[in-house]
Amino acid sequence: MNTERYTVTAALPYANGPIHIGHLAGVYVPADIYVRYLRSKGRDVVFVSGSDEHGVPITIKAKKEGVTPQYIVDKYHAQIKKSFADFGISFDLYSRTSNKVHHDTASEFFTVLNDKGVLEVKTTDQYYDEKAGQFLADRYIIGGCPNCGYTEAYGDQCESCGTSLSPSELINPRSALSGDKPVRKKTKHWYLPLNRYETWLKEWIIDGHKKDWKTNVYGQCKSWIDQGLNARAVTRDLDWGVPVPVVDGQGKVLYVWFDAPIGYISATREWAAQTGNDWEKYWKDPGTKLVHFIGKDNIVFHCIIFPAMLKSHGEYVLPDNVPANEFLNLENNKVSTSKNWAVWLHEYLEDFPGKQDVLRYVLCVNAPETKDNDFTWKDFQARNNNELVAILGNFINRVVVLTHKFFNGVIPERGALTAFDNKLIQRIADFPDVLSLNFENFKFREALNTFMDISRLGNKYLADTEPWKLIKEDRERVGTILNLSLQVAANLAIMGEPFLPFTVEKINNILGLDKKQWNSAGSIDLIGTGHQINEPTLLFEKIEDKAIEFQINKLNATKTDTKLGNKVNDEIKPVKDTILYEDFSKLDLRIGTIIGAEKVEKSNKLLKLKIDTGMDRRTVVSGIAKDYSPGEIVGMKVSILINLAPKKIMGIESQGMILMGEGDDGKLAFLLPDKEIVNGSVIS
RNA sequence: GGCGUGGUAGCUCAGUUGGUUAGAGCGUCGGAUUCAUAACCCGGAGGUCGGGGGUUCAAAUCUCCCCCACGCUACCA
Repeated sequence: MNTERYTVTAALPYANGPIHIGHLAGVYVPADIYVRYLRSKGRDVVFVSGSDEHGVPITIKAKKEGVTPQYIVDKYHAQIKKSFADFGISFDLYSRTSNKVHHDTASEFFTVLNDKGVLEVKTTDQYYDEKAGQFLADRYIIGGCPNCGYTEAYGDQCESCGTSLSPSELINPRSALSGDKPVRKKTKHWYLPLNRYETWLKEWIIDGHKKDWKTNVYGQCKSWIDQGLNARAVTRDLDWGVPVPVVDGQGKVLYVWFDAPIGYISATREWAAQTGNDWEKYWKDPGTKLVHFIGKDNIVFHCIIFPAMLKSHGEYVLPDNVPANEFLNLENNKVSTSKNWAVWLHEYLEDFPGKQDVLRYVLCVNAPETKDNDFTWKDFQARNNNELVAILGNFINRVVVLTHKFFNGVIPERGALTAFDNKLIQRIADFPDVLSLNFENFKFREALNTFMDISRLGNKYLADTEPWKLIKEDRERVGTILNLSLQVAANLAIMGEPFLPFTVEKINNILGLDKKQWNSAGSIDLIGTGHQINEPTLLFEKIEDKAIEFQINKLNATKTDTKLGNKVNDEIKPVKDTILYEDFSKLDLRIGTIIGAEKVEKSNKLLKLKIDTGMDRRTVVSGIAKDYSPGEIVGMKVSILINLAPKKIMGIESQGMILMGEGDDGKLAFLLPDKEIVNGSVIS
């Protein structure tokens, strides 16, 4: 018996929203298929995930909605957990990072690293809100953007111009909590010196995993390592998260990127405690294979940072493989939560009750394994009707119907085998190994296609042997044919389980079989002669055009809504504080004409514009190159802020700022006068 | 701009260390069939392998340049 041990993790979804098909296709369906296969093989496997419930975005969302962070995470944790259960994602435990076990585990982990002297401690000046009595996370500091002048820029990024900032760059910073001007105060933080692991990472990944890791994963890692790694802060000043377990750690928590992956360990501990297992076997025994299923956005954390943490801790195994997937698009557009451009799992089940396996099938067969892929409803319908219904469902149905028609649902005896039969038997016997190889190499799409070939083979066998004709002259031969066909059906129930667990259960019910393990696959003695099978029920039903049109309209409606501005609230920027007329009048806004434009060398966003302001001709650097080419804008009359302090950008002094409107898709548009007006005209 | 990944039939993808007429599924067209949810089965059409140079007796496969998509990174309204 194979006793290989596996610890399989699926990315921790961030608990600030529901789950959509992109998550399922990229992470949870492949992970589940893999794990179901391993279990069927009799391997010792634990499969965990959980909600990632810490971090600043949750605190911000809570603030916006006027509720506590706990309320937010409770709500989404429950919803996410239910979605996974509904789709048959067979976690041994789906946990959450707000659990005590996790707080303990993460604390211990930090303590070990700290005691070993792995972490570096640095004291820096940070902004502190005296009224609120706490340090301010970068996002909690608001102030003027030094680049574009936007007055509501966050301390980490200006949402107006997209610049990444550090809080110290903000002009007139104020606290998002109290509105007061924050003071600078010294604070101490712990850092993980990733730079010290560069040599080791090179050996471990670049030399050691060149062959067995997916090219996209390997390439991304190489890119990161080659660029050089920096120390990353492990702690931050915040009150939502795992408290830093040292004397001078008050008011500090572990940074979410540090505590989140430890959530895998916590979940395993929790599961082990509940089931009487030893969690350490699954994380510290060198014989255990650790496999992380994630999306491509998480590669750096799972291939570089977390392994560095595990390595520096010293007791843990390192990931054996990280089969990260790319992204799934929806009807040719990126999935976007804020634009509601998504198929949410809970909504899918309302519209297509009982069709979990259809979605699992489509997402697997079309999974973004090597590049971004597209999900379309039309394809969904075609896959269901032409593959699940026509090939798999049809095969099972015709075998069962024929058995009832000719043998009253009793498995007929298998007589003498022809060479043709033996060919079928041989081919069936070959499938398990081919599939195994696909699974072990994380080629789930190919595995699913191979699995469908079993049904194709069965259909062809029936077409070639024509039992419905033969029944009149050779009943015994028909018995043999159906017996073999039924064995093929039983094989489908074993080898299909990783992909289509709900369907397999139906097949087993129809055939009156118990669930069987992988080592029985390939056999033609899965159903005994004389066994009574049940009445056929349809495994899949056709999906009509109507249902597909409904989904497409639903999506298009969200697009229209978005265009009209009736979109999900958090995309609209909040109204800024009231100002006096004097404040406004400080701005000198004019009309000017673009008389020249050229691309700024070595930049892909910037155009160097020459503007005639009526009183002078000045140079303005503007980041509009993605939306406008130099040729199309010369001669346009635009709005310009002329008394903005000059600033050198890419070595060019920019003397002003062109006013642009920014759409929700990030596209920029000029503000243009609607009738002829001379250069230098005042805008007020 | 730098780095990474990808660009093969209408669609989704395979193509092992360069080697005979470049494959599969779906779609499409034609045929056959009726046990089956008009499904299954057989056959045909359809590709200058993103574009262009180079190496080679021989390149989708190696090399150089360019274009496009996605991601990371830099600069940035």
